[in-house]
Amino acid sequence: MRYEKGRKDVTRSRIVQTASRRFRAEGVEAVGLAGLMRDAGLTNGAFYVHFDSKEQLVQEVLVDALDRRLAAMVAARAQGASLGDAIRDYLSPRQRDLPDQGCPTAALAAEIARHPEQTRTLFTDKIDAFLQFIAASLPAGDPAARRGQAAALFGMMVGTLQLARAVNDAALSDRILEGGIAAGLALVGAQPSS
Amino acid sequence: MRYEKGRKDVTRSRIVQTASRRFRAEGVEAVGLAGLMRDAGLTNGAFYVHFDSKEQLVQEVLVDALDRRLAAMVAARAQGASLGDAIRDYLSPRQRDLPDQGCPTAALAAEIARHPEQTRTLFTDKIDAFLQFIAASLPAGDPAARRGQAAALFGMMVGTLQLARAVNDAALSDRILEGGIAAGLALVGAQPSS
DNA sequence: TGTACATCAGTGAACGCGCGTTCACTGATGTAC
DNA sequence: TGTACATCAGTGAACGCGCGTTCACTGATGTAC
Repeated sequence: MRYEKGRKDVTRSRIVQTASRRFRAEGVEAVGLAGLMRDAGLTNGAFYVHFDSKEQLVQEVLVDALDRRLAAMVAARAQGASLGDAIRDYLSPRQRDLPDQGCPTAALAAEIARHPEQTRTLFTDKIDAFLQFIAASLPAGDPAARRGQAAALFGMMVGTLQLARAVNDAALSDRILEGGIAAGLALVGAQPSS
Repeated sequence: MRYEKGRKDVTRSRIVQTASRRFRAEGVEAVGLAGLMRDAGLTNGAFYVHFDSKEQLVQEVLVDALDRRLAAMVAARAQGASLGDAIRDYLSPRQRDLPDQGCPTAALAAEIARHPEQTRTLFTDKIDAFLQFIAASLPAGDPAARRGQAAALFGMMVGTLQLARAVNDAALSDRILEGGIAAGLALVGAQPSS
């Protein structure tokens, strides 16, 4: 080969990481491929050396971003962080104010619901893994109840973060985050009610 | 005037209602004005007889859709429906499967966060009204705790509905909805823990 | 070691298309006489 | 009651622009001899 072995992979990964940030900050649809490639230090034509279509990039970004988040959560737990710590971190002002580095689900869930089946299937598998991990981290309850609680907890985190980002009033936004944290901690701290 | 009095208002309202459905089903950005006007039985040029810009339509749709939902919720409460009934209805398969008739917040919150300040301000005011109504419907707790619980409850409903819509697996989607309902009912039924 | 060649990541112009917006025009209807 | 006129909701072509995608080409570098 005429370029250093692995160079193409480095470029491809640079495109994926650039797209990952911009998709989360602006939404998939709002990001054009020409501008994206410019941000990655390339010209538009090079895109199709690496991907078959924009949708393929979307899929790769989703899998990459969700894998990274789950791995980070698993690592934090292994180092002694509680589920409560994860909730506090997720609903922090920092997370709210840096969507391009934040949770891809909160940024893109509504959009993903309108993407092709293949993309939704990849997303579904990752969400399932998240919910299983959260369920396993819950203090008590039978497996079915835990799964339900995990879904509600994750849904609450996603929805609350979105509300905190959408509203235009800093005090209200802070109160939304704090309300989410309190409810989340109550859920993980309390014995399941049924 | 040369057309029946009120005719323009009828047309304008038809555009708003058509947009309201399509924005919720497809997202604001995915809906083009020419196609939208065609759906409303008009041609593209007539749009600017009624609105200054697409953004003005977005604002009108948001205010209209959120006002309608709040009014429906208030009316249901007045007729004896509990907050639990509202949660069960919100997280029903029907709501999940008919996003074009469903909650504008669940469909559009992530997108609204990226819209101009004026649009976000209108949204913020409506969300504030929602949270106040929910807080007032909660069984107990001091005002600050209620507001926090209301934000967490509404955030949970929004996020859980989005997850149920985004995943591709019917059984998982149903379990997410059921988990959200159980957690929501526990929240409104239980005394506040702090 | 030096040179000719093959490879292919990346370039940049071009494709058809739909976007939001503008504008000169039409024609149905209410009003004035 | 009948006719001329004024109004303006709606038409439809056109604007510049960016979209996702295609493609003929370039040129840096690894390999072969």
